[in-house]
Amino acid sequence: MPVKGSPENYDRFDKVDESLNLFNKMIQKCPKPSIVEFTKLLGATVRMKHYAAVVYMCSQMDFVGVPHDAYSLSVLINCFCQLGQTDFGFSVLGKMIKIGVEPSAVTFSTLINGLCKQRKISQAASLFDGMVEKGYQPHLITYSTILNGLCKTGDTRRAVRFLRMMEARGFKPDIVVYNTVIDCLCKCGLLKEALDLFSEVKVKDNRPNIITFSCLIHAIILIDAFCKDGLIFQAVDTIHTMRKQGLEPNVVTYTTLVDAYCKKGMVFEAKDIVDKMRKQGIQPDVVMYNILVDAYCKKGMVSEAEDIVDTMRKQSIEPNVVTYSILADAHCKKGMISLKLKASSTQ
DNA sequence: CTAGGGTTAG
Repeated sequence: MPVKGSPENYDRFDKVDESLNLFNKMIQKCPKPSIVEFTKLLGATVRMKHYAAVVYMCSQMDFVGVPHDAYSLSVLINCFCQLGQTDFGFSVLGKMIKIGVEPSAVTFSTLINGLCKQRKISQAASLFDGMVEKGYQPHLITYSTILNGLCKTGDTRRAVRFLRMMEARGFKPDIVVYNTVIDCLCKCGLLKEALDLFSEVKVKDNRPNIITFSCLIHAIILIDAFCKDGLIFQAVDTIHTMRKQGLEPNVVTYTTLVDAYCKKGMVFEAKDIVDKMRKQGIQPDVVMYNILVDAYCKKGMVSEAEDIVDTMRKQSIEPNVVTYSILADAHCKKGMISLKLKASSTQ
């Protein structure tokens, strides 16, 4: 949540204030500006993420008799969806049909997105089927939205079927779509299927990108953590393969490795990765350092952990709430241990 | 002219 009084918030406030001022001028004008002009303003306000303001403006437009069209009403639907009130979005759709404004593929995609955000995937899927039946052409990203919803709710099987269906309908999935499914398969522990899809991506002229690789590396490491020791080397090997393909690992890729070593209690190996990374000119971030700080604390090396926090500051990476929580937690636990020791020594 | 929308690490 935004903090009241933060500078960027005031900045934002000024801008919404401006759009509301402009809006008031527009509705007072005698020949009213066209709906296109209003929609431009609505769009600008949406970009500032002030959805409630847009809802207000739309109702005022109704009040003064500015006629809505498919564009302005789609904006309104989007605002309800963003506010988590997809059902109101559907009422707007009903109103659209009632007043004879033809919804477009964008209108339906907006509602589908809203449903997916609320994890109502089956409703999203039937709306999707409905729009196709009525002859509206969904875009690649409409497919992607549904697919993402299926993956997020853990419906991996259906996600794979959906991927095949979109291919059958002549949509060429892009790397983002493949990454979504590959990650989903990885998270379900279906590494073999993920790797199969991965080689399929290579065969088609879609090049795997850094995200594709990071998903696979993360999956290999998870398997290592849960059942098969020694797979970290395979993960490192995958990084080499990545490099050969001209993809340089980034902080995220390395964080996966650092996390893996830390979970095994191999903090020095983890620290080593951070150092090597820096030598390559890749800046670690708070996330990565927090993992390292946590691992040191868990080993009882609290002062070493604090040294790392100092190093962070020297590299002008500011520790965040998570960093301080880790340290505070470590100090508490340490305190408990010394208390226990005291207690046992007095007995 | 003006609208919607997707991926990784804690």
